[in-house]
Amino acid sequence: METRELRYFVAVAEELHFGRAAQRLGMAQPPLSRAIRQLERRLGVDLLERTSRSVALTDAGAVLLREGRAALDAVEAAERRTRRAHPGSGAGLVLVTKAAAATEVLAKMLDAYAAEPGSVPVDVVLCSVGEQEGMLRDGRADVALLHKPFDSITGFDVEELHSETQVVVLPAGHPLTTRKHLRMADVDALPDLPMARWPRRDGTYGGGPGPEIHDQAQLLQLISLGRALVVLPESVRPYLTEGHATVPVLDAPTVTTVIAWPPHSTSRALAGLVRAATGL
Amino acid sequence: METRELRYFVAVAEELHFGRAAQRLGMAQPPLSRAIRQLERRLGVDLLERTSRSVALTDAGAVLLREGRAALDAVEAAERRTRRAHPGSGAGLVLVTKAAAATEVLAKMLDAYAAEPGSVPVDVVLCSVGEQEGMLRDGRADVALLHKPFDSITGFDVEELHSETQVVVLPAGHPLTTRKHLRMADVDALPDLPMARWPRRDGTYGGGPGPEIHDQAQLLQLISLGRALVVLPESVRPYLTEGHATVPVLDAPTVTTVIAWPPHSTSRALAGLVRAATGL
DNA sequence: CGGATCGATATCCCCCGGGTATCGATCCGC
DNA sequence: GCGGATCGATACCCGGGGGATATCGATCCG
Repeated sequence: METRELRYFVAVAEELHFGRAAQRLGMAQPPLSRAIRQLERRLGVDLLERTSRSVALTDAGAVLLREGRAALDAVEAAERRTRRAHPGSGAGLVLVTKAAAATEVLAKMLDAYAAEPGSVPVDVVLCSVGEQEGMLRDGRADVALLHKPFDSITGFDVEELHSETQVVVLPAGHPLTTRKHLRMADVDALPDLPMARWPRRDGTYGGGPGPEIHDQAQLLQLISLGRALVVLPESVRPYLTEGHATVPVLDAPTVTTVIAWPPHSTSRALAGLVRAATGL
Repeated sequence: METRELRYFVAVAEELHFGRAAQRLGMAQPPLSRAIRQLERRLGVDLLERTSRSVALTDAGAVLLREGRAALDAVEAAERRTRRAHPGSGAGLVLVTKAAAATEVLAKMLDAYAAEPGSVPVDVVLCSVGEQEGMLRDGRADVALLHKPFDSITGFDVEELHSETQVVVLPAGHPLTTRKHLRMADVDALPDLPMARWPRRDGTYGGGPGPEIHDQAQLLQLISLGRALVVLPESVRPYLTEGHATVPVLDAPTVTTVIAWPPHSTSRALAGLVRAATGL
């Protein structure tokens, strides 16, 4: 099976429409139809149920969509990492993490690694929540800082770096700020102060009373205005202003910062970075 | 990058010889040379250092060899699993495990799953040590029983099923059989009774005094003949004869049987099998 | 019932991936 | 040191396949 065939199939399977898929691929519809037919004939499997008015995935088609996406990610990763390995292409490693997360650990880690003999330059890329895994998988990044239990670490090798408890961030002067500690039940359903809602991976928001949040700065401002609250790892404290107060939440899950990388990576540079990180 | 180009490059990178690589690929040498040149030009990266007498990998070439193998495995997996998803192609799931390992757990697991409503047929494939990971990665299998800490589980999702201690298998009547328990130091360097050596993944054997073993039956016979000893999980006991004796080894690592599957798998059948296995 | 939508078919073209012949450079044996 | 052998690169040719355009046939809708 050729990469091109996979790209074609994934496009059609995602659009469920030959015309739109062809447009997305920058080609005409007839050769796309023919290519998919050829793919089905070569595999000996029906991938799509077509009527003259609709296209639907068969079970086998669903399998190929899932597996094909993973395969295309792997091919893309091979290409990107090879390009990046070109002598004189700048960065040796690309590390990806969420904005304003684990900055302490990150800074120490980068310093420790840079001090090692034979270390290579490390590009730090910040991205939005839930995007790191994809970047590791398709080679835009080589290594990531993730946060259990929020980020999925399935399919990666990981080393734990740092664990911390969570605190609720409240507007200064809120009645609950006098408490020594709280439980999730205390903060879950405050009618006057709803919990902020983060976007999901696809950019949409689930239902709920809280305001929809786009970034941390916006969130912290909303809190100091008395419009929301949020439960965050305690390392958020350096980012807070006098408008905020924090109270430990006893039964919120412990957040663990981990360093994660694709399991087949064996590069010397990556091994050095991981060693520097775990040796802190 | 096309699958064909990747296959060509991997062949050349493995052979380090255009002629042999072309032969392996079933084609002539000139188009292969040209294809590799085109690949280098498109990527903008030198992959191979050629003289008229030798071929060597550049750093970038080494990256592409590693990443490209993973990508080819993923493409192959997509193709195989799609073919297997064809209605009427027999097995719904392929489970791979080592011969004579964890048979107890396996049997119970298969029974429990088969009893579930909506279960699909499961093909059980036995293979030699260290080959399971490759079969999971390139789609020859969907799920595997692996044994920590012997098998590498990097890159897979796993659930632990069963843990057991290890025992040393000795010829009946050997002086050490009178002991209640032993330590690795006791069995490591018995001059009269060397530890058997298993083949490595590539089929070769490391150095050492012990006999080279090909399968478990051969091993057990060698032990009863007084020519070798071996440390194995205690569940090996049902396979032993009156020519063998076992003594627990206190400081041998605990062996854990795990069920493992590729992390992006989301099939209903696989989920059911994992649930049946962990629910035992 | 007629137009619109959408995938399939028919047909053409040309590029690219494959083959053969050969060259140029390096190594080796005598 | 020279001639043959080895091995990758180059030159050139050919055929198939992947792309485009024109059109058809089926279905849905007003």
